[in-house]
Amino acid sequence: MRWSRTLLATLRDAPQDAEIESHKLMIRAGLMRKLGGGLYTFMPLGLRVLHKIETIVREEMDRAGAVEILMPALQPAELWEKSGRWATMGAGMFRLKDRKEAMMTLGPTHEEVVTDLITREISSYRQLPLTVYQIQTKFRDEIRPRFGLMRSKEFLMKDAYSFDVSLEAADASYQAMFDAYVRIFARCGLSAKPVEADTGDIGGNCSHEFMVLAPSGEDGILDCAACGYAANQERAERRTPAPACVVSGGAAADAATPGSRTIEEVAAFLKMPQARIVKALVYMADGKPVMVLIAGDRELNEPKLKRFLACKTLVMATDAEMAAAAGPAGFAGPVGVQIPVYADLGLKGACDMIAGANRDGFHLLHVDLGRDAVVAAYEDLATVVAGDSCPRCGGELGLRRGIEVGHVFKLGTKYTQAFDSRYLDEKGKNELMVMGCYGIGVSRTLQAVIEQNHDENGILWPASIAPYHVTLLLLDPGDPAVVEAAGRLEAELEARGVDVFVDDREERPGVKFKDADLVGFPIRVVAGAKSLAKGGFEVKRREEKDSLVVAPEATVQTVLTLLGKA
RNA sequence: CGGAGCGUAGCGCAGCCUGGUAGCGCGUUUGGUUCGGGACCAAAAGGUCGAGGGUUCAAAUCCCUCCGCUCCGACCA
Repeated sequence: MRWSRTLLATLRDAPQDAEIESHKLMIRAGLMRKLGGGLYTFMPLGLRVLHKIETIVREEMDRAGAVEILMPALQPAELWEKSGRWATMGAGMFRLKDRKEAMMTLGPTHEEVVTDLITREISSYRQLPLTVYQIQTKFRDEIRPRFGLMRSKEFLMKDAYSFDVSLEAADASYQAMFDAYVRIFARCGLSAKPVEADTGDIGGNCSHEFMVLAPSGEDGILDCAACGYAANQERAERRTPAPACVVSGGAAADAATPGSRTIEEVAAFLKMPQARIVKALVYMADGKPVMVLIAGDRELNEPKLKRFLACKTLVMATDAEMAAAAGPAGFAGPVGVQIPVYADLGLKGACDMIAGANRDGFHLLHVDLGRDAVVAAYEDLATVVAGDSCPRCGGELGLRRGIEVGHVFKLGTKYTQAFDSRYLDEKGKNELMVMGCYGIGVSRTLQAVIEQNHDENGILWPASIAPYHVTLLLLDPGDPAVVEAAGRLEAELEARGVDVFVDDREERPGVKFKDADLVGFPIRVVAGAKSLAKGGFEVKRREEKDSLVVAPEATVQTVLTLLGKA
């Protein structure tokens, strides 16, 4: 390909709405352009990278025994009503009507469609196990699309679904996908770490996320250097610490705290650590109020609470809901009577605490949890933070940021029950299939590669997914000898399966060097009157500083060697 | 959804407070000089100043409404 014949414009400045380096570089290097919030057009070079990632994904899915299908993005609402997710998915789904007023959705995922399909197609244990996959556009009405392809309203996803005769068989299918994911990300030049994860809206009982460690990542990851435990912050557990105080301070008593509303203000006003304050939060779980108590210096982990309560929806109660459901919801009397109260494990046995008095301008001192509250259960409900103890070995946990590029789930029978997906076993009995589902954000993976592989001059593509392996800079496009030699090299490289991008523009050398670095081709070959006078082409790897002059007849071999193809 | 900030040429920005000819850099076009790490000179094209309404002799500038983009988000609950 020649630069002059494709659609590629590099930018000196990044658009003002690009926040993170990979997003800026994708725009500056001309890989994509923005249409609107969370919507992007892939330009020729960006699309080539996307296709190369897809190829790796297909090869590894096929190798793992999965078969490719393609399902509709536009789906009837009735399928989603069947699984119950029409109601529980909330505003994240795009919903629309067709001309007959029938409700439809632009699929955010495909468990419903695939389960419906497989229920019709599979009737015998002889057809199992079966894993199907597709690479397809997904639609999600994100609250806040951001960071370019990291969180967009429309994105390319590889989703796979396994169907098995038993939990044990499903474990094997899960492991096969897990292993395939490890290979896929490695082949894309990514260092991705599998961590224990929350299952969220998808459901099921076990899942791992593949995380690309990067400071710009949207997810927190707790990991233990001692034993290797690693989990998403949404799910991570901790060894329960002792409460801030276990000695009673006597009877509870009011204290005036004028103007102090937040935990910070109350702690500062009373000159007490935040850990001595009891934070009381009221949530509506499937429409019913519950109160949660947690130490003032900790944050409640909503996914954990949701899992513990086994509820479908969980939102903070509004003022009106609290007034209607519980009346005063503070420590004005023994709490736990009006509505169920759950407390974080870190508060078990806590004494001499400070709590809201349910009166403006006042707090309660000397609160003993065991005496002044009726706690239905103590549970691990806090968000784990750096410095907490590892739940496995007690070591100190560290906190890092990560980008979720893949997620594998064991679904059990959540969907096969809803769709009554059965097969006939060898004894002629009708049994439910056991499912797993497996996703890779293909477009997000592309950007994650850039996030992990760039320097101050631009992108550093791994050869496996680079838009082109080699950029051939024509420094003297008017010199027939240069054009002739470069043309021959281009043809020979292409014949050996090397993708070559020729910069044939009428530009000064400096501009071409800068652009070659920005776009990030793994290998740069310079063809110019100067280099030919020195004895041939100058060959340089993107990440290295110095080039070497290679005789024209040896250049193809040199490039192949550098690419690891020879 | 709530709070804050920003919408001026393809990209990055100034001008707005204090109303009076719409500007700068990069990019683009033409001509010339250059030519190995984002050259220089000269000329030019390119704008409904996010949209609509209002105030005014006069609005990018002041006021109102809406739209879009970006950042932030629970704490006697």
